[in-house]
Amino acid sequence: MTDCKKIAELIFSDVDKSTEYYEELYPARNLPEGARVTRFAPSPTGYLHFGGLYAGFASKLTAQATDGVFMLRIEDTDKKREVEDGVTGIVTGLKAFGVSPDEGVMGFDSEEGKYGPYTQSHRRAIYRAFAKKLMKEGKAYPCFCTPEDLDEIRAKQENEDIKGYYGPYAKCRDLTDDEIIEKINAGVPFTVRLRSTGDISRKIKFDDMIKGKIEMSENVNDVVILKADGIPTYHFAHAIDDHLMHTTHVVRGDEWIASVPLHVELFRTCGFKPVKYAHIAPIMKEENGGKRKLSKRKDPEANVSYYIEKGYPEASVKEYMLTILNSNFEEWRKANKTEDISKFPFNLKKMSVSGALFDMVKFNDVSKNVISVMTNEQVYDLVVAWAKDYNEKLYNLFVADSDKAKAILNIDRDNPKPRKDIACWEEVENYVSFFYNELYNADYTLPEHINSADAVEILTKYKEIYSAEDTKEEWFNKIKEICSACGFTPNVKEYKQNPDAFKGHVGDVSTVIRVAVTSRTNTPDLYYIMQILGVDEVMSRIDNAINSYKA
RNA sequence: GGCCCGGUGGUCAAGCGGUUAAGACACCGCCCUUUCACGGCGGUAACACGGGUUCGAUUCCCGUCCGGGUCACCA
Repeated sequence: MTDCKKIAELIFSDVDKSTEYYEELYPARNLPEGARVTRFAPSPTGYLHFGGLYAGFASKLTAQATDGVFMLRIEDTDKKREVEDGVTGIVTGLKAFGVSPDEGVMGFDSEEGKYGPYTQSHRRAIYRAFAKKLMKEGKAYPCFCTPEDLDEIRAKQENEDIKGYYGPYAKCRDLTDDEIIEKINAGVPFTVRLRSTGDISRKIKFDDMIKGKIEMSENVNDVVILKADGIPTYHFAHAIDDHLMHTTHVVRGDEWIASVPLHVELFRTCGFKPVKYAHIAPIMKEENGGKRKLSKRKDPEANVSYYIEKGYPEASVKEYMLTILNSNFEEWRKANKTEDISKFPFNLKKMSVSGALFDMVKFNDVSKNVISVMTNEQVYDLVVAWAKDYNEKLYNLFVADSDKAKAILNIDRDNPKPRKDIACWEEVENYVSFFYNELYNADYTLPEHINSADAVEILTKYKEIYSAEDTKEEWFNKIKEICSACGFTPNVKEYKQNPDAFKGHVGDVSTVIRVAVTSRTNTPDLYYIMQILGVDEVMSRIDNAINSYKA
């Protein structure tokens, strides 16, 4: 290939804009000093992966901490793997957990920003203009190798240390102009490859924002930059897009580290200013004592929709991600209990270099804490919003009587030591079930150490003296009276000192009442439960319990 | 196999030449308590291994082992 210009014109006859045109179209951003421009660039090959949300969040936090810009770009250059609702899934997944972009793809067929299009399939002309320029300069060439040819090369290289399309293996690197023209005119499919100038014995060094200094051999492969369908590969698109969009920091999964030498070469041969990289470790999952990447196929929790369906609040997911992202977050949170997450001084450099196991138990703990400090109004609103889509029965109950629902959610909530019973909205139905006859299944089974005759006696007395008008203190005094009357002691300590003198203590008496009213041995404050249930319902349940014990 | 990254309690992790090796989750015990939850107090439990360097290594260097990643017209 000697007359590069001629070949380039032949191949890229469709290109009518120069690269200069695009450079002018997308001028430098007018941002404050130190502002970082980041992006999340998933391909729509499925639903949003938790790891993607995580990387996107890190990316957004990085931009946010510097008053920069966080973009969403869709990398749909592989139509074979593309999935129908891919983009919608990504956008809604990000939005559900507060990782919405400032710029870029905002929804299906909807974009915002001056550096678009942000969907790679719409940037074909741009990539081709740059590829044409490279070819004109002799930095790229057409390759007519078939997949079979490539397989053959790979087979030959099986036992070699350096693999790829380079040197003696780069069959099309030095085709003559006539050979090229002939094949093209004959309609032979071709790709466009980078004519690498790398030297395997030379090292490139770069400073990863997370992993630190890394040294690797230069790229020597003549990688394809334009596929046979004229669409760029990821690598080429990355260089062009991040240059034209003025990305300053590329935050991405560390599976990309190995291609940094290639990316560095691409930026250099295109004459672009290099970007800074932050390669984040994947989130792992435990399996048979080992670790493996969280997998969408095997792990339901790998899919962001899992958290939406279970009803984990946005704040919970963010808090949990932050505990993994920056280990000093928990300390900060302890000192700033009610501060908004965006105030946390996020730092890429504090990120872990190795993959963390996803800890569902810890995640639930974080979520319980988050929910425990919400007001009952907030909880109510979020539960209703979730239940509308995922639990119709609960939704109807909550909407039909919002005061009752809020009263339930308020038990032991409005105090300095709120309960931590709920990790996600899916658990709410069970938590509130005994308040609603529609959800309630009576089961008067008593703990073994309490006999039903005593239960009948306790409940019969309780019926006589219970009044909904009582204050909590008056109510509890009545419980104590029942203790004394039925052979139990109101004093737990006394019982422990002399267990043979009593049938049990006030806790047992309460348990009898609790079981009769709620069919449970563990509940929040019984007094408030009965207030909400109302005297009629309480009495009726107690009657049922008595009858069941007599039977 | 080549290249790259990593290896501190069960998990997430501070620490970066001298520490009784933090903290969080989980677990166990005690206290509080009408149950549970919350809260408080206490406890079990860790520097992968072998060589160096050093007065001194969890921290620095080398090797071994073990994990992970990557070597596509996929991203």
